[in-house]
Amino acid sequence: TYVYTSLIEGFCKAGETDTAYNLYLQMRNVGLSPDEFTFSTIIYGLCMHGKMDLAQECFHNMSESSLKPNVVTYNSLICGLCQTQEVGKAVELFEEMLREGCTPDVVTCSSLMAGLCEFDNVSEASKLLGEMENKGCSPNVVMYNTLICAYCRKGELNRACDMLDEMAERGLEPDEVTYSTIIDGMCEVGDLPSAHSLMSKMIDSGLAPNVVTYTSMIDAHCKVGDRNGALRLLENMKKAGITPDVVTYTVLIDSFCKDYELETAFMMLDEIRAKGLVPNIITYNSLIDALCKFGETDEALRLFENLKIASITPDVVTYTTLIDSFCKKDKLEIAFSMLDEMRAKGLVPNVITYNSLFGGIRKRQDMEKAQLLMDQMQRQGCAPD
RNA sequence: AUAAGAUAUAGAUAUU
Repeated sequence: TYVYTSLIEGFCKAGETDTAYNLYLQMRNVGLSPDEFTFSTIIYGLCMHGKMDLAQECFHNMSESSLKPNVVTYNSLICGLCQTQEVGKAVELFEEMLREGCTPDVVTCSSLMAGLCEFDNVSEASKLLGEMENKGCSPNVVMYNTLICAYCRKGELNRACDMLDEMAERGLEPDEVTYSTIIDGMCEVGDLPSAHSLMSKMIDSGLAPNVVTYTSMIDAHCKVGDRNGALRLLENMKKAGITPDVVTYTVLIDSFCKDYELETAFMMLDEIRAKGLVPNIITYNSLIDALCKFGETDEALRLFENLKIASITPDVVTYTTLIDSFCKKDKLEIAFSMLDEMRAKGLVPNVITYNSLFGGIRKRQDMEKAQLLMDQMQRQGCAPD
């Protein structure tokens, strides 16, 4: 059972959930019974790859067996439901868990809170944090971080800072995630002085800024046009012994892209590779967008084709970038063929994709096509903005 | 199955 469980976990983490699921079925045929670890592992793995129906089936299998789901099993499924926008079902499961007499822990609670926040229901998340005490679980730093992040995303920095005070009253120490989150919030509203002073405070309190902290700061400096400030921070971070990662480099690449310093951007791409890091789809999207906007559509398409060779899967943003570019160049036929292509790959166009297409159609005054797109949006439940 | 088999929070890209 232990060996099977480990294998299942390995395949899940490698994205081969089909193999993992087959192993799960196979072990029962071999006469081995999955234990609570096995169930949690397979359920979580399936959830993380969007196979919610299979995950729920496993959960039912478990209920039918002599095993009762434990906290981790519930947490795995709750977390999965939250990440696939099914927060309502997650809340139901949470209630079921209480009925079954299973005591929620900090992980249950922070998972649910993260899901609620993602769904823009921050007040409910905050309520949950208040209620946890009575349910036998006192709030920890992760729960506060989740809430602080939600306030930061809404631009309600005062509320975020209030939470910091509340933590202090409870005797909870902010950690590097807490600080990085608020620093990023300050960066996001363009308040770099506050971000800098909070970073100093962080250091004074004995915490070292990490790669995320620095990357937020670098991004903020880039976005206000302070390239030198950004590069200074990069140097500081290296001096502090922190290694920039793909995100750090991608931030810089995007900054060069936005300034149409494509040569420098591509030099940084080489630098990423030279450091043994692997550029990801966001790195490439940035470059593809810059090439498109710079009028180098052929180069952009070449890079797009190269993604397949690098075994990187284009995402909605990649296609939308290209579609938008073709729409702006009045090459609607190509734009629509890319739309077909992305759909054929199982990618679902979003509002931004449709907005781009509408922009292209507008020039041609093709009401019929516009109506057709509207219908398609409606059918897939995509609300116009 | 050992501090050691499973679960939660922060940073980058596309439309206007």
